Amino acid sequence: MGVTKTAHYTESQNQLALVFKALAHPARLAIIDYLLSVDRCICGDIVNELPLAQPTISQHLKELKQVGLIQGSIDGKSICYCVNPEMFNLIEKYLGRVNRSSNYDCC
Amino acid sequence: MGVTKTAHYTESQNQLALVFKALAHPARLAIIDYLLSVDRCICGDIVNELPLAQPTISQHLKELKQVGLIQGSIDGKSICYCVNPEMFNLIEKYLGRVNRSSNYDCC
DNA sequence: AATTATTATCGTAATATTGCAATATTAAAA
DNA sequence: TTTTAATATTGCAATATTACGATAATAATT
Repeated sequence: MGVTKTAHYTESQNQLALVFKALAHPARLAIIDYLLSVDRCICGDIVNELPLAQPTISQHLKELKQVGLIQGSIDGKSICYCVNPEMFNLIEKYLGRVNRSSNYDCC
Repeated sequence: MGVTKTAHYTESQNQLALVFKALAHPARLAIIDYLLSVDRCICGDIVNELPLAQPTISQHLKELKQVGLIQGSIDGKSICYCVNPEMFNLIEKYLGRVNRSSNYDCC
């Protein structure tokens, strides 16, 4: 199969899973790490930084952008990318919920 | 292809990506949500709760356990599962780093 | 020891992801 | 307007993931 039964889960579970999926690749984490270290940059900078071809970087950027983890704005010929802290805050909230509601010696 | 160039990224990026991958499925988020709501339970309870077959649940539990997001201990015939807050803390720390180092009006 | 209950593993079909070459698109520069 | 620079899209091959039926493994119960 390989098909997820999306209809059976809550909206929150489905959306959050998509965000985590975008984070579930070392290249995309490396892109985020790099973006944080330089605050903002253009696609070409990332292509020079990572051992991946330009179309591959472009595809990864698209996935990160689609779920709102980064944002890109047109700057002449190039596109300026940066992380979107709001989305990271959202995920942090979910994880925080775990730490508040779990008991440490479960079974 | 479909193969990730793991060797080109940092240990941290590779490991964190694996944890996020485990979180990147609504069924596994549903399992975590359920575990949090009942503190602890056995595999069969989750099978009754979610619209998935027993082998599928077992496989999802294995993936969550493999990256340390949950833990399971043998309890007679059954196995008691619960979330592992330490791993959630770890991810929270990574996300917190993002919020501390990013400037809000990037480009 | 045979049965039952609970969970794990195997095998497999359907689908999704990854990476890149080739090409298209877009906008500035010459 | 042709060229150049920067990024996006398409198409495809290799690999990974998802789900489940069948079956195995494990441990309590009879």
